[in-house]
Amino acid sequence: MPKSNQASQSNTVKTLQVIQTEVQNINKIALSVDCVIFGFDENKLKVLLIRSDLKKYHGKWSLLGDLVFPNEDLDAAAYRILKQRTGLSDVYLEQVHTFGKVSRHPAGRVVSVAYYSLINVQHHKLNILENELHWHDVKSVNDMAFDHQQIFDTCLQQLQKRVQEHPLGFNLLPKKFSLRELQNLYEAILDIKMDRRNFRKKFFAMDFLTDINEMEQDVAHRPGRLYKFDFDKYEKKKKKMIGIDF
Amino acid sequence: MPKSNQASQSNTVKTLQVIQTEVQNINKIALSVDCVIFGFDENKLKVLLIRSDLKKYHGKWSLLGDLVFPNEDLDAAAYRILKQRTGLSDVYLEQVHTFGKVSRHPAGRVVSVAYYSLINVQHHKLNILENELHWHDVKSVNDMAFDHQQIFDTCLQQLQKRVQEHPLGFNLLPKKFSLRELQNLYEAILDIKMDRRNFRKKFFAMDFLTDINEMEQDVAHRPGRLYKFDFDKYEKKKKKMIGIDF
DNA sequence: GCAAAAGTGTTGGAAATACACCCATGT
DNA sequence: ACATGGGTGTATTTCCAACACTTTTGC
Repeated sequence: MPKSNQASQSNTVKTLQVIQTEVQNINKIALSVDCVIFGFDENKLKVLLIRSDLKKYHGKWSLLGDLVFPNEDLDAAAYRILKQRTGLSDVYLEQVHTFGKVSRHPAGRVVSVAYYSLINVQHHKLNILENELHWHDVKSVNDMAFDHQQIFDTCLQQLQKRVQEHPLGFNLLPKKFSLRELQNLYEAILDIKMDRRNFRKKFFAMDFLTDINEMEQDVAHRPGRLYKFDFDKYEKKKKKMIGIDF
Repeated sequence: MPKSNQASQSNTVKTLQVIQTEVQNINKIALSVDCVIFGFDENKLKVLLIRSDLKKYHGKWSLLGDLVFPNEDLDAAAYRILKQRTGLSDVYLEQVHTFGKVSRHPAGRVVSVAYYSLINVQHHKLNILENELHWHDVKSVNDMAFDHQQIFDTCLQQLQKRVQEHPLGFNLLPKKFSLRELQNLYEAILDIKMDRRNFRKKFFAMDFLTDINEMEQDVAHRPGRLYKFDFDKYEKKKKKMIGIDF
């Protein structure tokens, strides 16, 4: 109680100067950002990982992360990591949770803010093969370095929940897509099978898909129609809805 | 790209030693925890706030927060703040979001992890009146110090969402409560009116309320039955459910 | 006896689910 | 011709919303 009581007064009796001094003394904590980068390819949900070089975690896979610069916004750090690793700007990014156990990193006290992002794999096929970066089927990810398994699990669960409430999934698809691709995406993310007719009914009823009057090409079966998601229409409509679904 | 590229290699080519050095150099970021402490009293959802003493925010209200100690887990810091301010242990606590804009705190770079907690107001009436602590109706909270208004809004929204998916609300009530109190609670949190019969039907159908065969006392009308929430039963049942609701 | 809230069932509409057949294309 | 997935409609069930009267207690 003695030490903590003193510190607890930060909002009450301490002056700005005292706080400034305290900040300079106490900040023995480093801050990092870790990104769970999701992609969708071969009808599987994938995550982009890198090999850890630390001996302690030799050979294990790790998330993409970096320390936050002192003059850098948190979100900016996450965007920076994504830009570096994938070459992409304009990605969907969402903060999920902050992991702050004292002993989570062998290099000292590092608190890490976890983000997940959704990218369209088609758009960056080139920048990837360097380094030790690889796409992994999310179903086969296990035993990661640091506490990254826990971070990954948390982010995947968050994605599974959010994708049922908001139209995030389209960030993983090309601009034009067939309903089959869309359904495959949801099935991959949620790891379930869905009824095709009900799936179509549901999305058409939402009325956010625009039929662009094009067909799939080069498929070995009857080609499906292509659609795009109308984000503007969604933004206008969603304000009217109170509770549930999109 | 030059500086950031270098830093981005933390998981690839850097050794542990390099990282350790880097951590010691870069950690000019202080880490704090801010708690949005909710209570339920007089049929209103309340939040516990303190007056800011900084001149810049003179007279404005602020959340309860403190810097995180270098050897302290993040959650432990939040529990510490709660214990100090309310005298309570065993409170419901949930991390919500981390706020990391460079300029959010006048004392320097302070990144803050926001938590909300739910406490039973009955249990700590005594410890409160010291300091400049006060309970505020959430509906009248505005224009707070720092970026605390944004933090508060985010936490309240999170509570509104979570309370519809999980049985959190009971943490705000006494162990024994009437259905009317429970409904008042939900109406206060969600800021809506509900149909009394449908509300009862819903909760009885869930089958997590135990009728303890007691009645309300000292009420100026027909007394209602008292119930308690069966957390054990909930824990066992929830694993069987896949999707939605509790 | 009256004010105030407790307690209780039914009905109709909306949404979700389950389910089967024909069609268009490539090979 | 056949294999593959595209495209479509209906019946059933489940869930949610709306709604009114009688009962019990304190005053």
